[in-house]
Amino acid sequence: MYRCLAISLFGRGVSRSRFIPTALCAGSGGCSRWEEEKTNDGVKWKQLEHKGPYFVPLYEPLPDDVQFYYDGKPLKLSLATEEIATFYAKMLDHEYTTKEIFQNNFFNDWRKEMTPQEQEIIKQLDKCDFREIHKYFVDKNEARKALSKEEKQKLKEEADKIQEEYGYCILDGHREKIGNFKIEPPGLFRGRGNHPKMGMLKRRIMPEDVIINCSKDSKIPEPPVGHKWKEVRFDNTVTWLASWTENIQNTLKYIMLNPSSKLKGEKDWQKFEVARRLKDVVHKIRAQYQADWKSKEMKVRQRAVALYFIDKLALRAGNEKEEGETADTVGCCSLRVEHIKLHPELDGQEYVVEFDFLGKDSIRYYNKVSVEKPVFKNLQHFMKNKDPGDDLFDHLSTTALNKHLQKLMDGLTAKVFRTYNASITLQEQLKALTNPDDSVAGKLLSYNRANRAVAILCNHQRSTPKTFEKSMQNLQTKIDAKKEQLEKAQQELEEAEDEFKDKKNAKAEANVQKKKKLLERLKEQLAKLSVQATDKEENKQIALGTSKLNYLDPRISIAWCKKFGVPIEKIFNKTQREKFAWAIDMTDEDFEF
DNA sequence: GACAGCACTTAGAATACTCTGC
DNA sequence: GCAGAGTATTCTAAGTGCTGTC
Repeated sequence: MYRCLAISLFGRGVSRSRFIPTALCAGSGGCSRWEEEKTNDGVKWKQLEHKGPYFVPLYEPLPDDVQFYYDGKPLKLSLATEEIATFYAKMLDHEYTTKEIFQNNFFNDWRKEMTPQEQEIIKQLDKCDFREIHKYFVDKNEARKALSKEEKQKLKEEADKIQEEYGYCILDGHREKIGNFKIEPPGLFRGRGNHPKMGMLKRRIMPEDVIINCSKDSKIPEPPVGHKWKEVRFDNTVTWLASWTENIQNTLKYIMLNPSSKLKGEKDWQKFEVARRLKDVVHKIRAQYQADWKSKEMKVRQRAVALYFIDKLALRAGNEKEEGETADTVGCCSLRVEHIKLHPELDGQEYVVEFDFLGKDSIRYYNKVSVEKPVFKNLQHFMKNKDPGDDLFDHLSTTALNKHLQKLMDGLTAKVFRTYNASITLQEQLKALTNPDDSVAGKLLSYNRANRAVAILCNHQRSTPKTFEKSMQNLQTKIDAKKEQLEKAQQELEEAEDEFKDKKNAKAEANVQKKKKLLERLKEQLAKLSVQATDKEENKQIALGTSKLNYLDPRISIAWCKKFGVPIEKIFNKTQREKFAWAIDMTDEDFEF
């Protein structure tokens, strides 16, 4: 059997893929839909046809009996002003609306949309009363939840129809699912963390704002009646189907394919192949940056220390950001002096660096790490005569770092280290933790622990679920009850055994066997519950999904499943199986990352 | 080489759906 | 059949890194 492997995975500038024998590929099995020839000249497709994006319905005015109040008096708002008021009203329960920046940004933008008369009256946000509007939407939500089965079914059918019509495209003859086929509805901008623009008005996107991308010979999507597109272009060097510019940060937004699509799948595969190539050279790269810690050039030393952090701690590259436009977050290259503390000795360890900064999505990164002496000395040097707000690596940029990496390995960038370290950690942890004699539940606990090690490395956090305490309590109640049952069963078994000793008849013997079986079953159930409780506790603030979806080569997980007889459905849900179809197709139990 | 613009991946929160136990 | 918990899916913000222009 022959399997495909695009040459583009292994280097640039080569334009054609080839087919190579299975023996040369990692894993085995057929490529099926991954088998078509690929070009690497920037052309992403030959044919692209779609219906254009779906626009959410226009604003429906509030019923007359739902009022907005200003300074205690009802005030009828113009349609545009009312619509924006509903955005705020809907968020009244949310913490956002308690924040001054959110309130100010909202009020500023809201006033811009008001009629001159409204502007004359509505001058202070704290005199605005949105509660009736808020209640209207809460009730509406409740009513929707309380609909009959048939009515819900009808709504579902309508949604399915929209999905069917707008949710797919034809790309090079394949029907592919689109990821986000709906234009983002207007609302109030919800930036993460301390975002200076939170609360600003995200305006409604009209067809006149949207650029359509498709193939020239395809059926060009029709704009909604009475409208036209901003532009229709035929650019097959990009993968997006439609785009528009959003008004908050003035950046582009795209309609793109679903991760299950061939195009995305191939890109994903390619990403992991690059990370696998790093495995072959990582020792050399590590030796090099360790040598560079002693370089005479400040630039080289900073680069070497930063790379050490990226490699050891899986930090993100840390591109520069425009000040005042976004929340103040950093990555490795943009760390400031204030983000680290140096401890020559701490808790019995030498040369400890204490990191405390906000990373992507304003998630806090806090870690105390014992580092090599030269790293520590270098950091002391980099921090000398600097203010807390100064850049730690003032002679380094992500561009310079990536240029250097590119010289060390074709296709290598800072983010590849995260993928590599995540995947290799999963593989190693699975090897260390899996016990072939465990039950499937036990093996899954091991898998989750391995997954968790990666999530911790990558600092993937989540807020503790609101229901956590309660559900943990429920689980504990179940465990206690099970323990009680177990004790009782144990006692009954002893009694049955005594009875059998006395009577020595078949009936008594059967009773012993029955009690034994019951005891075994209860023990198993208790073990399962305990495993569940451990897993739950260990997982409460850690998000496993992000690493599973983006950093872990799925072939490692699939090979593990095959090797230990765990059904793939136990670790990948339907969406994940669709996204990783390429890997499911090709992976053997002996796959090595 | 600096910079901006662009295209794409990665991210947690919000919401929708499904399952479980009563 | 219902409520509540758990899980899947959707949403869109926030990153990375490349390319083109000056």
